[in-house]
Amino acid sequence: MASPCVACNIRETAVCGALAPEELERFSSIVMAQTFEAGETIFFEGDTAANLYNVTGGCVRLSKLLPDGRRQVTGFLFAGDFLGLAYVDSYAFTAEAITDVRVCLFPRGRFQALLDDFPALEKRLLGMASNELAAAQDQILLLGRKSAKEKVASFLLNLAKRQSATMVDNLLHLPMTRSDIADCVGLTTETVSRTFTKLTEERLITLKTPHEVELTGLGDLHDLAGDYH
Amino acid sequence: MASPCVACNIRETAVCGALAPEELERFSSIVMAQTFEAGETIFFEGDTAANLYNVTGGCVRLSKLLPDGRRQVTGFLFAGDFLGLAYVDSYAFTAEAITDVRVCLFPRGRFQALLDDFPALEKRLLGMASNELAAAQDQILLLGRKSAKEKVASFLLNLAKRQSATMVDNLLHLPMTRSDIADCVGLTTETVSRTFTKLTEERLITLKTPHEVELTGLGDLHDLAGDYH
DNA sequence: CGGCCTGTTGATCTGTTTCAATTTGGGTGG
DNA sequence: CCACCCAAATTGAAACAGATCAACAGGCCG
Repeated sequence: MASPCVACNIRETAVCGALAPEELERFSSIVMAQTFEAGETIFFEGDTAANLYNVTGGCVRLSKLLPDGRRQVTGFLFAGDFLGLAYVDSYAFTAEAITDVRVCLFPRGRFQALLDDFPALEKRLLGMASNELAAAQDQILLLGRKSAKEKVASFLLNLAKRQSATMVDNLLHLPMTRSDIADCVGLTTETVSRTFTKLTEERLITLKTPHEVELTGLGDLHDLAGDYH
Repeated sequence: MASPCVACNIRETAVCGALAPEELERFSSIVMAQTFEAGETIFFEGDTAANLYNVTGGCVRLSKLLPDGRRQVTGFLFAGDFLGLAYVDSYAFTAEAITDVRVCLFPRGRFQALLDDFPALEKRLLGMASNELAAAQDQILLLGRKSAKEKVASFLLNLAKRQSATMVDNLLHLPMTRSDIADCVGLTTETVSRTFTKLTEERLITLKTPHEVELTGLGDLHDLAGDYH
C-alpha cells in the first residue's frame, strides 16, 4: 500500500515537498495524523519541544504571555505551514487551534534522524526558517514603527498574500477574533474595530460580515502598509 | 601552512565551530577577511544576497526603512554572530558598521556548496536560525506589549546576556546611540533618554557615561522585563 | 576656539488606551 | 423554526503614555 502522503494535496507547499515519492514511504512511517477542535491547545509555551507539526487544515494561533497576562500573538498558521522551528529545547510560544485543525505530527527525535538521511529535507527547513525570519522582521517593523491604520492594512494584506491561492474577488476570510488581531499587531480590540470602520469609510475595505472582508482599494492598502512594489 | 581559522578565538561560538580542525582547511579557503570603518554600510536592504558574513569584531546594526524614512532597527550583531540567514533572494535589512568592524565573508554560492559536503554545518545553521527565530519572537512581544520602561529594561538585559562572557561588575557597554536604541525598541530618543534617567532615579541602573551602564538592581530589571526565571 | 552631533530636560499635543454602554450575531434549547 | 443568551464587535467619552516641538548642555574634532 502506498503512503497516504502521496495523495496529500498540500504536499507541494509543505516540508514534505522536499522529498521524492519513493522517499515519502519512509517519511510517512513516522507521521501521525491528529485533529484538534476549535479552542484546543496544541502545546504550551515552555513545554518540552517533543513534536513538530505540519498544519494540514484549519487555523492555528501562536502566542506568548507576559507574567501579568498581556498577550502577544506571534502568528497564525494555515494549511501547509510548519510548526516547531522556533524552539530552544522548549517551545517559544503556545499553539492553539482557533478553528477545527488537522495536523501531521512528527516526533522530534525520529524527525531529526530523517534529516540525516534526507539532506534535501534539511535544506527545505533552512529555507523555511529563512523565510520565517524575514517575515518576523517585517512584523518587527510593523510593531515598532507603524500606526494603527498601517498595522491593520499590513495585517490584512499579509493574510491575503497567504490565502492568495484560494482567494476569489479579493474576499478575505478572517477566522480570528478582533482581539486576536489586536494582540497580533500590538493594539486593543477597540482600536482594531475603529480602524476597520475608518478603512470602510475610506472605501479601502468592505466588511461583508465581521469575519469576511473585501479588499477594495488594494493599491491604497499597499501604500498604507508601506510595501515597496 | 595551517588555516588561519584554527587560531580564531571566536570559532567555538561561530558557525565554524561545527567543523572539525581538518575540515577547517577547506572551509577557510572560501573565506575572505574584511573590515569596515564605523559608519560604513556592509549591504543594503534589497541588495542581492551575494554573501554571508561572520562578525569577528565590532558592532553591526541591522535596520529596515519605511518609504517615508521611519526606521526600525531589527538587531545588533557582535563578534561571533552570523549575518545572512534572513533573506529571500535579497537581503531583508540593511547592515551597517556602528564601530570599526571585522568580518569573515563567504560568497553564498561557495558556502552553499560546502553545506552539501559538511552536513554538520547545515545543522549548525538550522540551530542558529531556530535561536534567531525565538529571539525575534521575544522582540515581537517586546514591541507589541511592553511599556517604555519594560522595553528599555529588556533591551539592556538582552545586551548584557550577549556580552556576559566579557562583562565584569555588571558594567555594560552600549556602542549604539540613543536613537539606535529607540529605533530598536520602538520609541523616540527622548523617551529612551527619559527612561534611562527614571531607571537611574530608581537605582536600577547607573550611567557611568552615556555609553557605559552599570546594572545595579538586576533582579528588579528582570522583573520589569517580564522574564520568567 | 567654534561648530556640530549626541544626549538630556521641559512643555505641550495627540494617537491610542481605558472605561463604559450598546448593538450584533451565532449557537442552543424549547 | 424561532426566541433567547452570551460572547464578540462596535461606538462614545475620558484619560494617559509616549510623541512632538523646543531649548540647552556637553564632548569631540577640525
